[in-house]
Amino acid sequence: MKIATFNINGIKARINALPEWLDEAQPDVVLLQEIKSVDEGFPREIFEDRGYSVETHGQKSFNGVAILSKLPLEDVTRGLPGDESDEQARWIEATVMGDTPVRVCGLYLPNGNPCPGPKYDYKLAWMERLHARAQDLLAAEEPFLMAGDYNIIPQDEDAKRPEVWQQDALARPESRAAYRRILNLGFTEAFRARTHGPGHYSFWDYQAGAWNKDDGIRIDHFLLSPQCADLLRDCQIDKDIRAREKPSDHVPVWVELDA
DNA sequence: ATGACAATCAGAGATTGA
Repeated sequence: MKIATFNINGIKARINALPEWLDEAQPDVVLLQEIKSVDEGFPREIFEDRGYSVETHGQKSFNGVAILSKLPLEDVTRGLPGDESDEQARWIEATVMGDTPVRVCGLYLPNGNPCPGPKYDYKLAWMERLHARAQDLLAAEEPFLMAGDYNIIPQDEDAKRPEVWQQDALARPESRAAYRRILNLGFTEAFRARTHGPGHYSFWDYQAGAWNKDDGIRIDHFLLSPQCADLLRDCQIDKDIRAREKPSDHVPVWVELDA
C-alpha cells in the first residue's frame, strides 16, 4: 500500500499538476493539505474518474485537507478534537481497508509566524491537541499514521540554511520540543528511519530562486505508530515534481507499507 | 532590500503563507 502526503497549495491552481503526478506515482492513498476550497468546490470528478474516492474537509480561501483513496475508507472524521471553537480545517482521519486496515490522519499544522504572537500560541496549542489525539490513537496498539505538512523543521540538517530559520516558528526550540514530545510517544518518523544526512527537503519557497539554489526545508512528515512502523518498506520524496509547470511549493512524500 | 513569489477573493490590493 502506497500512501502519500502532498501540500498542493490550492486545488484550483494544481488542477493539471496533481492529476499528472497521480497518474505517474499511482499512490493508493493521498493526504492533501491546503486545498483552499470549500467541500462543494472540490473537483471530485477528476479523481473519481481515476478510481479514487474523495473525502474533503474544506473551508473558504485557506487551509483545507482531503483524502483520496483507491481502497475503501471507513469511519471518516473531520477536525482535531480538543477545541470546539477552532474553525480552521486542518485535520481529517479515515481507516483504509487494505489487507491490513490502517488508520490515516492527514494534517496541516499551523505555520505559527510571526512569533511570538497569537499565531504562534495557536500553533503550540494545536500541537498540544495533536499530542492528546496521538496518545488516544496509540492506546489502540494498531497500525496508524499521522502525515502531512507539520510546518516543523525537525533538525538543522533538514534545512539548507538552518541559521536563517533559528527564530522562525518552524524551527525555534519550543516548536522542535513540541514536535519531539509527540514523536517520543513512540512514533517512527518514516523518512529518517530509512535516510540519513542533510540535503533532503520537501519545500522550496517560490521567492528568491530557492528551488534553483536547492534552498529547501523538510517540513512534510510521516509519523508511524509502532504497529505501522513494522509494516514500513520504503519512504521517499518526489523532489522532481518541484521543477515542473505551475508547481506547488511543496512536493509529495510517500511511504510504501506491507499492508 | 518597507523586497522578492504565489494563491485567494474579488474585481484593487490586502491577507496569508514559510
